[in-house]
Amino acid sequence: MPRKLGPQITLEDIVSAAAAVLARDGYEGLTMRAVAAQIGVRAPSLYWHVKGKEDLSRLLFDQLIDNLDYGPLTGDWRADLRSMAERLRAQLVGTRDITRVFPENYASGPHAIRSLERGLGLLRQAGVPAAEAMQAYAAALSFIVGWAQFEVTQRANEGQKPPGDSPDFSALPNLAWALTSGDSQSGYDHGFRYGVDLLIAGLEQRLTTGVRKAAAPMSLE
Amino acid sequence: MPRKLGPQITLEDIVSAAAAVLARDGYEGLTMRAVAAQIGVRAPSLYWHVKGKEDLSRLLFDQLIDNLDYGPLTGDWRADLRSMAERLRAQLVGTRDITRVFPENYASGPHAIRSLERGLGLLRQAGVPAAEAMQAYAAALSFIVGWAQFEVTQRANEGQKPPGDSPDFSALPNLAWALTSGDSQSGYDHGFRYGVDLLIAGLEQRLTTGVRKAAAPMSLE
DNA sequence: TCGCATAACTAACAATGTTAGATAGGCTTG
DNA sequence: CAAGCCTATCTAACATTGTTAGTTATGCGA
Repeated sequence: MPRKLGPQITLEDIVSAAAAVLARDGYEGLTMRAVAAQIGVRAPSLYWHVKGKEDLSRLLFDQLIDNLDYGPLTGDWRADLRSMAERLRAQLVGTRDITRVFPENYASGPHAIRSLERGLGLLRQAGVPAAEAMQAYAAALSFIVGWAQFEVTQRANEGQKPPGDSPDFSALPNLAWALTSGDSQSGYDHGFRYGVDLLIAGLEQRLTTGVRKAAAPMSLE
Repeated sequence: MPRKLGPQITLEDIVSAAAAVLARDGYEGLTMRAVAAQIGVRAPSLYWHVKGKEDLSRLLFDQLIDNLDYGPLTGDWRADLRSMAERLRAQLVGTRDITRVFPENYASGPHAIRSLERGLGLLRQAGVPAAEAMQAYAAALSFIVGWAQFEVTQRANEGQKPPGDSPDFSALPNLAWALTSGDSQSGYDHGFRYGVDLLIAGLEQRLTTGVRKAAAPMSLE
């Protein structure tokens, strides 16, 4: 059997194939053999381009971050932050089983730094002092990723069995209390928005009340 | 070979053994055979008590939640919330590789409801209206879990290779800006605390400014 | 004493990640 | 133009894994 010439398969082919397999067959179906088959090749060939499955997973997650396209900045840091958070969440929630791929590859890829740069820019515009910027970014990112994971698993267990159905509300008065509201606003979109707004409000309060030695804001907004 | 009598091995034995194996050998070493060996039994015996590895993982994570011991309530909801967040974080970060076990078992166990009840109680004391309580709890939980995952992976990649070392700061002005601070306060403890305080401040601001139709607080604090 | 449910066992299977060794095409050098 | 080397795939195989099938032994109730 003659081998074809040229660059044959590239690393990008492999990562794209992995993304396709993950989207089609989910995390369980993401095997080296399946990825190889996706590009018409046998599994061991992948090891020429990739160190192993862990390495491939890292590249896969990094490509996801790279595919993120935050829109143009409006100058209103609140709106920009909300938009950035929403896009990242949409990507995480919308990419099937991605939360099961990245536990070990959390933000370790080279492309994550672009998001970092942009997020820090937003915080800078908001007037966050430089000494706090990294922490604020880490907090926001943690919330977004944590929420995405929460939302994904919650959605997955949505049509499942509540084992005891109603879990003895007499012993759980606060839960009963929380559920007495007419479900004024529910749903994942609203819940996520609530959390982002909480963080924004926290930043605002910290900026207006605790401005002792903070650097001057950038005269924006 | 005669078989012993009595309850032989219990489900709790299995879950405890799984926890021990995870602590000793990490996620890679958490195999059905290893868990079985931990209690002096062969792998297929586990299937009498447990539906499969996924089921066991769920039980394992749920036991972790159950082991959480939040101290007594002080009445100061801010301090209580900080304490609760800190304990949950400590448990997640301190239990080796647990973040790799729960992506699919996030807060789905029966014991998670105890934490929910307690958290809602805190928010109720704080004066959060019932209609928002669930969302505020979800936001806080998302942040805590997301942070724990962030911290774990960050710590794991701590002694690793920065591939290009300094990643071209001229193209990343905001990153450079954020790093110009004298690292006034860094470290995971402080970063986590910062995020929790951000959420608390956000709640406060929402309570003081946006109290239009909110139910009356519980006259505490 | 005779089943019968319980709860362990042995044996085995298919699938997975990964490695070793073979093979074939293209490029470089004499 | 020939020889050799580098590249990039292949085939074959291995150890491990989760899991199932079928077996065996124990204690209890009829």
